[in-house]
Amino acid sequence: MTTSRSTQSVRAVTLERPTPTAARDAIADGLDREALVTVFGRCTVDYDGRASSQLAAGDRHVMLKPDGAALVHTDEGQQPVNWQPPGCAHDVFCEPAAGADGSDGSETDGSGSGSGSDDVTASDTDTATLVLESTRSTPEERLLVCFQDVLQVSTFAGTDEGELTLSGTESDLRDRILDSPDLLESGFTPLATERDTSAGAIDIYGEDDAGRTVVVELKRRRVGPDAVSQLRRYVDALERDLHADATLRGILVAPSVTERAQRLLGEHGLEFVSLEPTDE
Amino acid sequence: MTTSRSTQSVRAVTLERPTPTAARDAIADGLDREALVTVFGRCTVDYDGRASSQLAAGDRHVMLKPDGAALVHTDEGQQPVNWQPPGCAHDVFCEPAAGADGSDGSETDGSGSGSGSDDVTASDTDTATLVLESTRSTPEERLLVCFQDVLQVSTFAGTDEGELTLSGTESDLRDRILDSPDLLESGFTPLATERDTSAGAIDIYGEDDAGRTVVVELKRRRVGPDAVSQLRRYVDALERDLHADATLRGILVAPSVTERAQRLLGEHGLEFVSLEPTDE
DNA sequence: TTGTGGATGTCGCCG
DNA sequence: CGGCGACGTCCACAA
Repeated sequence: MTTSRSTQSVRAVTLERPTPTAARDAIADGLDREALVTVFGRCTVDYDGRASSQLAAGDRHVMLKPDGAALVHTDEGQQPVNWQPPGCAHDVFCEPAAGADGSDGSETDGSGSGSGSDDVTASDTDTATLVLESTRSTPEERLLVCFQDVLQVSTFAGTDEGELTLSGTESDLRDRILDSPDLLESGFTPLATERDTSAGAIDIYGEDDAGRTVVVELKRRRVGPDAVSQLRRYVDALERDLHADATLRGILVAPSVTERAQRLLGEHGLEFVSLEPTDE
Repeated sequence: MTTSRSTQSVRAVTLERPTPTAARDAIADGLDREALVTVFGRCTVDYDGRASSQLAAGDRHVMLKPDGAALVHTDEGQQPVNWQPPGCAHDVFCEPAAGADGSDGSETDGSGSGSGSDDVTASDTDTATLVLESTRSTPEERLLVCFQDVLQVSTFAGTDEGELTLSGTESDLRDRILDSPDLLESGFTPLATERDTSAGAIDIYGEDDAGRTVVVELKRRRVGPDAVSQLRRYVDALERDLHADATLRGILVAPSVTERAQRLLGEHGLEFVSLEPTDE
């Protein structure tokens, strides 16, 4: 039962096919140490909160992050089948071999994620069920993962100061136009970004070479009807805000438009300029 | 170097602090076996595709799924810091101890994810760098993860037939109204769902007790300005489609509205009904 | 805490 | 494969 290796200063600790109680203790220890914890095994998953869901037994990979996030991944899909956002409290305990469904209502003990002195002792080990629980409030949400079988438990101590640099975003498209306003059209003069209206903030507010006010909405990729409606909201609001009888121009800037969006633009007297967020 | 345990029929295989070549071989084997593969260690990440990004060295958890998805997780956040969608081809190889930056352009060998007979032999083991690469086309995208240090490699063989049942969705809200149209308003008669217009499909199309046409847009949660614009698009389109001089009613159904959305509703003569997707 | 809109959004459905 | 809209979207940023 006792591990020969001290967990102190060991960056990654792994248990293969642990007993439920050994798994519980290792996970509780990992959570205490603010490690990233993973569990792989056969489990059911129940969620209740903004919506509610149940998931029958299957083999899944569960990740508990020190910031309170929880992720349940199957062997398919980029998105987790179930999850919990950062800010949750993780809890781990053993239950005496319950049915495969964790849908009783008796787990509302706020025992926190302290070291494992929970329900079941090591002697009940072969029939006990490992349970992971992640909860939060505002909104009240609970995720419950009940393992029938644990194939692996790992804890990882790590740091990540690495900064992500990302290019090809809408902000790059905006900077590109501010640097070279002629990319939008000859004689365009940007006057403000994030200019506020009663309907929200305009991406770029400016003037054309005839002095007409221009509302520019930026999208980093091909746009559909929603982007047209958004631009229209801003143009409408600005006209109202300025009591403008003069015509305001609204220009949607994106790499391309769908056909329906193109038609909507026309119906509302809005314009389109094709531009990518980066110069290739 | 040789593992004492056969990997055949073992559901979970773990290497702790493997050499780069041992890691490479285990990962290649896992990919061959359609296992879910995880790697934890210090790495840099470079992405190029719809956008492009670089991430300096840090400790991260990488997951490669048999469907081609790739996920790079740090110790924070629900979302991966980098990823690749399902459908990618994973590749793993060793490089002779490159600099910490994988930004050269020479990895375009299409060697697939076959067993490890790649660049570096086991004798170069202490200086070699483990590299994971996931690529796809349409759009052309590439994710490159270069490990300076591998703390753990695991492969998991599992199945997941479990179906997810989810409630509290927009579809539940729709069914609720179709079951009890009076929840919307007394005398409402649903006539169609997903009724098509030139601007898209209306969630519920119906009539009020005075015979006026009603366009209903459903949202499972509190709505903002975008939902109002969406409803307006459909009402506008239907008026146009029907050459209706008679007034169409547009009703937004959601648990609640923001203030700005409320105002927009008023400006456009649209209505709001408060309703939750489920009965508590 | 809430509002608002971007995102390498992802995902499912449908043409 | 592209269009379109939902999503327990998540997320950063501002009020």
